[in-house]
Amino acid sequence: MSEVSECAVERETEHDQLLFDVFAQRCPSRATLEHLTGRWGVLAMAALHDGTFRFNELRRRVHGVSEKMLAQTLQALERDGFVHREAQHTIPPKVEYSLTDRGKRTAALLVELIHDVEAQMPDVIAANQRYDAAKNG
Amino acid sequence: MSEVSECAVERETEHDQLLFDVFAQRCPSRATLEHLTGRWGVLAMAALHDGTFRFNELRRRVHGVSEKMLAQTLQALERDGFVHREAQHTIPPKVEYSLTDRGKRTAALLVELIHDVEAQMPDVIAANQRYDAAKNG
DNA sequence: CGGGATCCTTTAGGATACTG
DNA sequence: CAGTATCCTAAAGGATCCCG
Repeated sequence: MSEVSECAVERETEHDQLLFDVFAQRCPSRATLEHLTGRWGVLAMAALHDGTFRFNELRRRVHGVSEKMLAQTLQALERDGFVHREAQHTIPPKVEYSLTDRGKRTAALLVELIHDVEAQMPDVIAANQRYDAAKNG
Repeated sequence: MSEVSECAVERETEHDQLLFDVFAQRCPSRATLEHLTGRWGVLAMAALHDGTFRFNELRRRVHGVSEKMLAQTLQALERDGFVHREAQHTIPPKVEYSLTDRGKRTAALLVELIHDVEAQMPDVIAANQRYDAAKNG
């Protein structure tokens, strides 16, 4: 978690080299990508794309996430600078989460991806059935 | 894995309702999304975005993936209709993987995301250091 | 209310050996 | 070569309790 290995070697202009960092496993960009694309990361980013929310509001928006996982996910995203956390040290405490400017840009890409997948779902379900039929037939 | 629950209830035009399926945990779109955004899914899709490859070629392109996980990942993506698998029943066998038309569109979004993250890495690393310093200081 | 700490279960994932 | 099967370990993830 705290390992920050150097991997910004010489970057050629070729596409293969452009993707080098992500394909190489010891690179921090892979970890960052996983924070965003992980099971709860995408959903948290998409939820925050709609505005500012408190912890338990987010929990209700992202169905099925546990307290532990939401806290963990938000911390990783905050550490990477995608999410901003505004805490009031009152009792009871009030903490508001929102996207940073960088986070907003990236969240837009993720929302685009979600919409793309949503739109394809009928095709995906059909493909699943064809695949399973071909396998069991 | 084989549960295909219905979730295409009434879909309103509101943004919240548009995202409903993905936020609801029992929906197949979440599973599909995870196939694409999972640890090896993104990398496999990005690798295939560059062309057609054989199994072991892909294994070399996606550093660190085991045989088992690559096979599993490709099967999920094939089942969802993102990846096409062309097998020749010769000895030794020859199997070629490529993206379907749907897969190409979605892979483009994923590659865009990867490039976005790559471009942000200097900022992310700086944010990480700020976060850690604030926590330990 | 927003977490942290603890404990426990489930899944992901790697290593190896084997087969058509 | 392209997997499958088996076994095993590490990590993800959930439930519960607690505290400011």
